Amino acid sequence: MKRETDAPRFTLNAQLPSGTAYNRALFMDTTTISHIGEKAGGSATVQGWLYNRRSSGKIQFLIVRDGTGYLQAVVPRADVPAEVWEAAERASQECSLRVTGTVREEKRAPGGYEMSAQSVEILGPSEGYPITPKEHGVDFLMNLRHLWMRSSQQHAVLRVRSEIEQAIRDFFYRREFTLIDSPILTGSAVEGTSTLFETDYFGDKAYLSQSGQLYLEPAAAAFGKVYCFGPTFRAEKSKTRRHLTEFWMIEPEVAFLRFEGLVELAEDLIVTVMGRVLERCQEDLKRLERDTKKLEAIQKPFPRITYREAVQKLAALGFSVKFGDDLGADEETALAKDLDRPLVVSRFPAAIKSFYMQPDPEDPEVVLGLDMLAPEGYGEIIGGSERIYDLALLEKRIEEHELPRDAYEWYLDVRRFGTFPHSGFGMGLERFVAWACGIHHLREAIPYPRTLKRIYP
RNA sequence: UCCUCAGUAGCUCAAUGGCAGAGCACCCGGCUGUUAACCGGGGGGUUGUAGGUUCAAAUCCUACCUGAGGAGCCA
Repeated sequence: MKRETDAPRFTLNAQLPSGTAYNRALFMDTTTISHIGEKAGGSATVQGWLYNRRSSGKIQFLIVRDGTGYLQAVVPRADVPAEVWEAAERASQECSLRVTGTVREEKRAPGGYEMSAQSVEILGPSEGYPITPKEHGVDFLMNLRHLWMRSSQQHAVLRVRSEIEQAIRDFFYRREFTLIDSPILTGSAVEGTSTLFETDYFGDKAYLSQSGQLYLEPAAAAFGKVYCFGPTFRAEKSKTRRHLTEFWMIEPEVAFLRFEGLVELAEDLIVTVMGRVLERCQEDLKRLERDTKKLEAIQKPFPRITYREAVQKLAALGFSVKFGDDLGADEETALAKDLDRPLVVSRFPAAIKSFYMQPDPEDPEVVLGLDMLAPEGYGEIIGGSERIYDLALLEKRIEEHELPRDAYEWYLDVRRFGTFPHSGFGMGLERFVAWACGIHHLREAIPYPRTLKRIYP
């Protein structure tokens, strides 16, 4: 079955204007390694950093990386001037360098092409590079995150992340959503202040946003289909591999969309973006040793279970859960176990969910909310709901949750002036990236992770 | 906040009460097809901090610091 992936049809370099200074510098005088095949049989110059060097007395192999790929340059002592041989000998791990030579296909070389070097020029030396080609501990590597991202697996993860972000934007653009950037500095909390980072705002308190949702609901009334995609901050003292204090969240909000449509939108997003990763990131997934069969299995429809059904199933499995209890990590794992695609859990008791969730008209004890649990233990990647659109009910819920009414007046205006049913969800970018890449910990799914114990570098 | 585990060379680790060691990295030498190359040599230590037990502590005890994994909470 052919997937819809939203991948653009053009290739990147074809769109670049010719004759600009940066174009000459980047694409004419030198060749990016990802395009080295186009130079096979001729001469080329690459510039980048030394990934590794091996020597065997009278021959040296320089592995050069430039961010787009890896190229092995061969320096045979007999074939090059003495100063070129010596420059190659001086080249140390991660020094920057420029290498010119003839390019040819070579099966023995990583990448399939190899350069016979005619000149080697060291641009910037690198002495005592701390990350050696052996094992290191996580704390050590995270202290060197600015350098660690040069390493092949970290580099691959961040390339996949970039592709995922682009795929998400393409997904919503193609469906005629309007991008609405929600504020990062906010004056009021969505729910309580215990998980908010507080900052001084000219003598008043301000908080770093933990969700763009409240700002998107009014925008849905202005534009119909909207989404935001930005950083989100949670001051939760979570100390697990599934949590960051700063992470990126994608939040669509759609006017007149009911709950069933919301679940389909969430499914479509997951399937489309995962398809795009499979189509465009094969090389990176291979470097990450990701089992792509697991990703190919991510197809519609996803299995669904209501909270009530989940409680029954868990009780049958021996868990002591009853209606009204929150599902913990063990319970979620038990439900998602043995599934090859995400599980949609829906219709939770109102008491354990957010104040703005719409009650199910057929079962008023529960609300039209959904959690999507990724397979392979990656946990909740999406949480969303249909929103309450009745003013009186929303006012009642704000009171029940003991929220400061004044701070929500502007939000209530959405219900005062032409209220409408609407739905939305939030997807955690890093959880999706970690899942796609098959990496163990969220901190490797973001360039500079912020966790309970880390704000450096 | 709670529970569990760990801090020894730049890095990864060994030494379990008796002389502080190995591999990698770095420096020197060797090798014309290496794939985390390999072979030989060299320099490199306040054993997280403070106190205690002991003839003797990396090792046992106490406190603290730092980190990791998990719970809760969530994306």
